[in-house]
Amino acid sequence: MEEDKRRRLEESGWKVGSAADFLDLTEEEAAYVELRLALSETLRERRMEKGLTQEELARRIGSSQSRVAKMEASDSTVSLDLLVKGLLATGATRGDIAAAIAPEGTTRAA
Amino acid sequence: MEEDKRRRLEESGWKVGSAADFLDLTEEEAAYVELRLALSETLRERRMEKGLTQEELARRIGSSQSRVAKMEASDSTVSLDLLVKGLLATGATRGDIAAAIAPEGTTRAA
DNA sequence: GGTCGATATGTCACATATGGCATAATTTAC
DNA sequence: GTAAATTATGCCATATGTGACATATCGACC
Repeated sequence: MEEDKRRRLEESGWKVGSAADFLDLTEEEAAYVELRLALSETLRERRMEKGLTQEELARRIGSSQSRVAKMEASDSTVSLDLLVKGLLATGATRGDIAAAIAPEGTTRAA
Repeated sequence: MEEDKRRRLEESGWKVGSAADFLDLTEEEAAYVELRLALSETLRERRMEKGLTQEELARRIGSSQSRVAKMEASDSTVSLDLLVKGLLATGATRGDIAAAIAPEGTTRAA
């Protein structure tokens, strides 16, 4: 489970710093990367729940299928801005986004 | 209070769309802008609580005083990525950021 | 096997965000 | 008052993110 997350990060271009060792991430860097990962996972979940294809979601945000694929893969060339816009396009509210960002078990329903 | 928010937005380069009328923002656009605004306000609060100058915070994130000023002003040329990095540099956790994003009264302490 | 819809990956020209700098405006301390 | 510190604003060269496209890979179905 944790091993799985590590592999996904490395495959997404996150050789943070020059040491490029996963364990050398500072707390800040780790939090930043995990936050992005949480958002991209939530994006995929929400898109699928809505029964949308990447192509359809792409059209909603004026982007392309390939970029949506990269969003969901947490590719390093994807901005937080685009991730958030993607989430909003699936109908997510600020509260939904906050819930996606917060570490597990730290929020409750409004 | 609401009027105040509107003015700050307009001064930050958020003439969204071409109609440029505040009331023409879609729900999504409004949520996006408000989310950014919430983060920039929280950034300023946290920086001041820590007794940091913009200059000092800038150094922590490898940026410049002028950019930090723009972050706190929610300038339209500032990315969410930079805002989040700034918050993390003040010691904010994912939970802190989530709390900043969520609309008032929808979270509780972990 | 093969077809088809969906997703993944690589590349590129162009748009936007970036740090840095100068300088103006504002606040704070004396 | 005014000097010093801090913050705001404008600008620019460059770095980074962007949509678009081609193409590869995957899965379901026959």
